[in-house]
Amino acid sequence: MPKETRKQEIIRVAAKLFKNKGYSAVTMRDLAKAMDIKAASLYNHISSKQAILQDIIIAIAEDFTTGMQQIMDSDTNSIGRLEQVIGLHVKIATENTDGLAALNSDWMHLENKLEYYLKLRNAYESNYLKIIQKGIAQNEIKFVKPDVLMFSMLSTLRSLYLWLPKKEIVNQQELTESLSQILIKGINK
Amino acid sequence: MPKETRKQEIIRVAAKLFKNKGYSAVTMRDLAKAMDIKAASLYNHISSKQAILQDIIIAIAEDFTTGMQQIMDSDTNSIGRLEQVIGLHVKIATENTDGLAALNSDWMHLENKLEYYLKLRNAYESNYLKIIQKGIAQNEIKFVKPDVLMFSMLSTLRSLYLWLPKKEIVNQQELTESLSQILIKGINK
DNA sequence: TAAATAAACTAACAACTGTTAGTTTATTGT
DNA sequence: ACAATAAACTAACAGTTGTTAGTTTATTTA
Repeated sequence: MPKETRKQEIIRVAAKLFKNKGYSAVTMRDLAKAMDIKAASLYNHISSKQAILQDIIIAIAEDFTTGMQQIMDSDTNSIGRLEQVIGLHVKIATENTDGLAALNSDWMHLENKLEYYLKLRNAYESNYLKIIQKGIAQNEIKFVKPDVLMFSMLSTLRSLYLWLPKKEIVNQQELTESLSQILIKGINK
Repeated sequence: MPKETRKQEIIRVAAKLFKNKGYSAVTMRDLAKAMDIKAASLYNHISSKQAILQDIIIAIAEDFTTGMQQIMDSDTNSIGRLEQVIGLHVKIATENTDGLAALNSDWMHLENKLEYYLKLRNAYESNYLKIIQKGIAQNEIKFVKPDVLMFSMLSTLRSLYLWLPKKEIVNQQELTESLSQILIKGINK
């Protein structure tokens, strides 16, 4: 396995601090202390505080984009696609809880990359809505207002990062099934 | 109707700014500019930046506490109680969208009042869980892991403040029914 | 072993932070 | 008309912010 670079280590520690206090409340001196070095030394590895936030958030946003694309390309019905979407969120939330916290709470501080981030997010939500609408049209999903349904499901999935740390061990498979039960079975025909 | 005091006006404008950028990223000079006065003038009305955040969040947290207490005292079954909880969230989110954003995103910066806030939140979640558990025990609610169910419902309800501003007009009654349909009908026996 | 690189250090900067002190101006109640 | 109050102002503070410059130290490569 490729060893973690010093830069990656800094970004990982930064994500953890951002999760607890938010991007704006974490200073470069806070981050340096957590790394046990001086603030100035951070700049041997990263170019700015902004760049750390961008690295964290954009990588995750692109993971979601790729994952959604694969789901749209897959040969499944709407219910199957929704189950895959739940699995995608569980996977990313499990593997990068801290980064996801930054994405959810601090995306508005992206500056340069804000426009790009919003483009990815809008495309994601647009695909999500398509899955729901097709499911209703093809009589796989009960009729409910599609935007309310998407909002409700996405709220739960986007909040996973808040909830996962409270569980000792997380079985991805099991959690995905529990969430499918709750989020889908109720709307299933 | 009692006219809004200058202090209330400052707190209302602050909540709006906090919603957009987060508590830590909003400076007293930002707030002053939004009020069209100088930063120092704010201190004729409020005692500190911290106090503004506390005023915003604690008031809402106490609204939830009071509302939940009334629901627990009401003469209804578990499904009825869950419907009332949904109504409570819709009501508060509709009436104080900006404040709710601060509560959800910036409660960790409460300092003095942090302990008190967490006490109220824990009590709220404890009651929520009791409703679900009783509902399962009395065969009104399908068996699902109670903590996963609470997490899922609360995620949606706590995210309402993000979603409400996107709708032009919000009919509280109608939204409460749509959400009940999605959040409850699926778990209803 | 010499050279190159990675990664830390000290010192300092200009800008910005929340807040206080003291003062002036406008409005309200008697 | 006068006194009291509400609400703004200017000026300044001490501390913190992200970041740069220049240097030293340790490790790796040729």
